[in-house]
Amino acid sequence: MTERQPPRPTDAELSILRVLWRRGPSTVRDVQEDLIQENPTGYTTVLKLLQIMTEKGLVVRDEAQRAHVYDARYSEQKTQRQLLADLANRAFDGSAAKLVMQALSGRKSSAAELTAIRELLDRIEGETK
Amino acid sequence: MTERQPPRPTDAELSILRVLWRRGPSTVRDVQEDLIQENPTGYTTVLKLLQIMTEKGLVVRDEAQRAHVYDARYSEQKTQRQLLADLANRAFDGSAAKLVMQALSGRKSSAAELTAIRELLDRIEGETK
DNA sequence: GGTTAATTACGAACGTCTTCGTTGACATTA
DNA sequence: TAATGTCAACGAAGACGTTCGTAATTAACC
Repeated sequence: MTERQPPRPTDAELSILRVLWRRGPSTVRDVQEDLIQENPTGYTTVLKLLQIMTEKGLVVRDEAQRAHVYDARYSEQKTQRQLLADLANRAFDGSAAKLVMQALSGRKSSAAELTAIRELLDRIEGETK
Repeated sequence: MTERQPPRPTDAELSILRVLWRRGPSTVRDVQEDLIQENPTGYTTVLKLLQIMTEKGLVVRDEAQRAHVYDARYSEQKTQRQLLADLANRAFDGSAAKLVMQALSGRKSSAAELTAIRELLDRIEGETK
């Protein structure tokens, strides 16, 4: 039996993960005070969410201190890729390329960003060759 | 007051929308029989979902015949872009470029697909100039 | 030690999502 | 016309998501 893959984080869970990715290991209060900026959220709400996320395996908890310290279990990159793969499957026939093209034509990106994307393409094609 | 934008379709709703985009206007039975291939779903389940989707404004209903005919209210492209914009906001700091780069490095695409993306980049930069 | 403050744990409330059974309306046909 | 089949409507059940009040626990401080 290998590790079962983590479930897709919900909206509220994702906003907590964003805080953890930015701050690193944090207590409930840390997260709540950070989160309150954009979205007023009560202390116990954040606590409950972090408890659920621990059960789901989305975060890990260090109980060494009285104030438990939580941290994201999966990196931001890994989670982003999983969300993209998931969306590709649900709405783009499983094709990452279709998804990319739609994303590019949908929103305008800056010239610098387009250049960065082009360089990334170069790197990918370089590897494949 | 302008039209309020439609809500993000749920998973089950999206799978129905995919059928409508492929088939065009369809009755409940049409959708259900198509859907049953990948995912066994009862008739009343599909009906209920389509009724909810009508309330939400995700589909439109033609009641001229006894068997009502449903159709997607928004094109596949438009919905895809909205889903991407939504995901960009929730997980990519609102940056479509970041999303694209992650999608490209996350999954390998074929050479043909990469070429198509490159051409799309050319077209975008051509317009912006 | 007793009081106060911070923290975790528990569970309830409320909404949404998904599924489906049942009912009543309508049509088809025997 | 009676029996049969198809359909929309309704409601309910169970799972999940989100929020928060309250209780229990622990630490800190006088």
